[in-house]
Amino acid sequence: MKKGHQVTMKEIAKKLGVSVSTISRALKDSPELHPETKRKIVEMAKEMNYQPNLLAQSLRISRTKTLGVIVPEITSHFFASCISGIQDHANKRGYNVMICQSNESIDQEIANIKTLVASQVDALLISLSRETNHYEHLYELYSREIPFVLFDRVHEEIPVSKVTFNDAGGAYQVTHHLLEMGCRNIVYVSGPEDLYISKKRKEGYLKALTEYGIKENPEFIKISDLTEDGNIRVAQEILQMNPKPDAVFCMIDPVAVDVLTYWKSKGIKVPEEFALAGFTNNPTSAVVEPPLTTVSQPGYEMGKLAVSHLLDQLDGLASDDPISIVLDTTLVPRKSSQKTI
Amino acid sequence: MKKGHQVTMKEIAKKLGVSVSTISRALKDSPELHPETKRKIVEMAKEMNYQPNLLAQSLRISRTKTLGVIVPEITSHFFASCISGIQDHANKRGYNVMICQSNESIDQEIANIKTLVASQVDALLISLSRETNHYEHLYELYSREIPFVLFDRVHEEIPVSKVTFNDAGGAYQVTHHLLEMGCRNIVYVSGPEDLYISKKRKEGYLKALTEYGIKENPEFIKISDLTEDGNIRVAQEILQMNPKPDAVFCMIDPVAVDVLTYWKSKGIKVPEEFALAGFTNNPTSAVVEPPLTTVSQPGYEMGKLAVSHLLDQLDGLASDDPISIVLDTTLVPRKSSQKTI
DNA sequence: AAAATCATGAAGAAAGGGCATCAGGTTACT
DNA sequence: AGTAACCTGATGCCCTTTCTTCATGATTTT
Repeated sequence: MKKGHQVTMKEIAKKLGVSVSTISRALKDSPELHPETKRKIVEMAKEMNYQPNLLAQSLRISRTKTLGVIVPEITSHFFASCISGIQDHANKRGYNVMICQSNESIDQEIANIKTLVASQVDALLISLSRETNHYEHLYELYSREIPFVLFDRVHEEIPVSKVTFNDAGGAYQVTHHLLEMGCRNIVYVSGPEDLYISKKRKEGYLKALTEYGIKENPEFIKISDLTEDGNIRVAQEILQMNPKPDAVFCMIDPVAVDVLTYWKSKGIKVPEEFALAGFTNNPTSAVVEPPLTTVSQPGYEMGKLAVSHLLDQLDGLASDDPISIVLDTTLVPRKSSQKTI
Repeated sequence: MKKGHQVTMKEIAKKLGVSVSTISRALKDSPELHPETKRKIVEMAKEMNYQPNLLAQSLRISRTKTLGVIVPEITSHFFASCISGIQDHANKRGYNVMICQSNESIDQEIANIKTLVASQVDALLISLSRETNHYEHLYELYSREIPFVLFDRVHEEIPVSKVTFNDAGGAYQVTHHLLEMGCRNIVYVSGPEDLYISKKRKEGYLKALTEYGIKENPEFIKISDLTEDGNIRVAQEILQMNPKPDAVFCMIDPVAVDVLTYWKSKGIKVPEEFALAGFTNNPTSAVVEPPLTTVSQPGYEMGKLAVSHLLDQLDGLASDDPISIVLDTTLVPRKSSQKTI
């Protein structure tokens, strides 16, 4: 299958008996051209349905006006929202977006970076995969002076701008809420321990406990690999615990939903037996029965801020010094945590 | 913010004292080069961390190995799945993907096409916006011989390949299921009437009714604008109907979820008072209470097939004659339709 | 008043950006 | 001399931009 022919400046020039440079000038409305000539050219360009070849243009001015985005997975509602925010605001400022998903694999992540760089994107927005535990690929980007920002899943040490949620704060909000509901034996179900959000949310969880004079109990911190099987295993373990916990705070909503579903199948009542809470405010969480208490993270907003800051840096509207933008989360209390004692 | 320097063939050539063309040959492993020279060059390229400039390459061979994708919205789980399928299989075949969302606006859709074409994508995959009611932009693509395929939301007349679900078949499955459950007064909640899927699903709905000797009753076909307000309005209307329907089939899951949520708030029991069914099998539908009977449409599969066929055409592995791929749906019966009479 | 100079406006020529490739050109060997 | 084997130069892809050229009419000079 072949692509049809594209009109080039050369052709317009030939048709009008002028030089290519004149066409170029006319199309960028240069002042050093006779208005009449300009008019004629613009008209002809329109008539011939001329579309500038962005490729050639980019090669010439060595800017593609394209951004690369890497997310762990597109099908996650949260990341889809981020992408949406990035898209909209990039477009608004005349930039295109190439999106890749790492599928939570570090190798994919590295490969994605490579292709995006080869495609000459002007900058990158990256959210790290779950697997990412070394960061050479990021440092290479850094040393090659390719601008990028990290969002949500970040690596703290590297000196580039980052956009994150106040994860510790959000976890604190939830835990505090559970404590206010009268719960005192609160389990935290974490993801893999080296994940940025695992750590941060644990921090907030512990801080709230400390404020209530409860000291950390390692038994009450469960780790899931975040697969459905892993989540169910944790749900089972919790049932065996002694003393029996009265509340469970899951690092992300899907874990809470899996736990809830499993427990429901076993006839265990939420919130009567266990108060339950998640994090992220997925659409699903609003409609499960009982509706899930959670923390909302506006993904669209995050994408918007990340891309806006990046473009500000690119366009020289902001300093190149890395900054850290931290977005606040809001507690969304729902029935799953309404434990009446 | 400036981008760091990129190593070019010229520089390798200079360093090694050979010509640029030799570099080019070495890097594509041409046979007419001394193995030793080749080895040296490849080594040096690696050492200097040479990355070919895809832009220049594309300009030269006038193929970008990039596909453009336009979907109504990324945050919809179904379209996100399609994108995921497209991504994975495009990458597998050495293609990159640029994604745009039309936000259900025809103007955005047209603008998206324009930028993607200007970016010299090799081909497009498009799912039309809800607003799209004229098709000049598609015919223009067609006449400019830019390859593209339509998926899910298609325009039937245009002679390009299309990938769709058997929407009529799926609607037939649901309606048939509701009939088997003993329902006889089944409401169909449709989206805007000129939408492809509105029409197709209505077809299947009517076909099933006919088989049961029930004749079409326009009163039983409700139209929603698919906003939450619109959906709730329909939910209210249904409560006023006389005779009272015993089942409701919604064109897409979100409508069913809105109706369910509204009814629950009014103390109306599903499936006891009304059997309820949707279409698409969103993740949400599995976890609402009661779980929603629906029809599953594998989005990932759709994306995969669409892109595979397109690339087959592009690479000359498939004929350029347009074909229509129709994917089967499967009924997912859940509690919301278990009406015991 | 005629000639020389200059300023200005308008458009062309050409280079350059990185790569691929056709058509030649050097060697070294038979 | 003929022929491989190996390498190079030039050109083109499409666009931007700097440098030049060429008129034209205004200003100055003689």
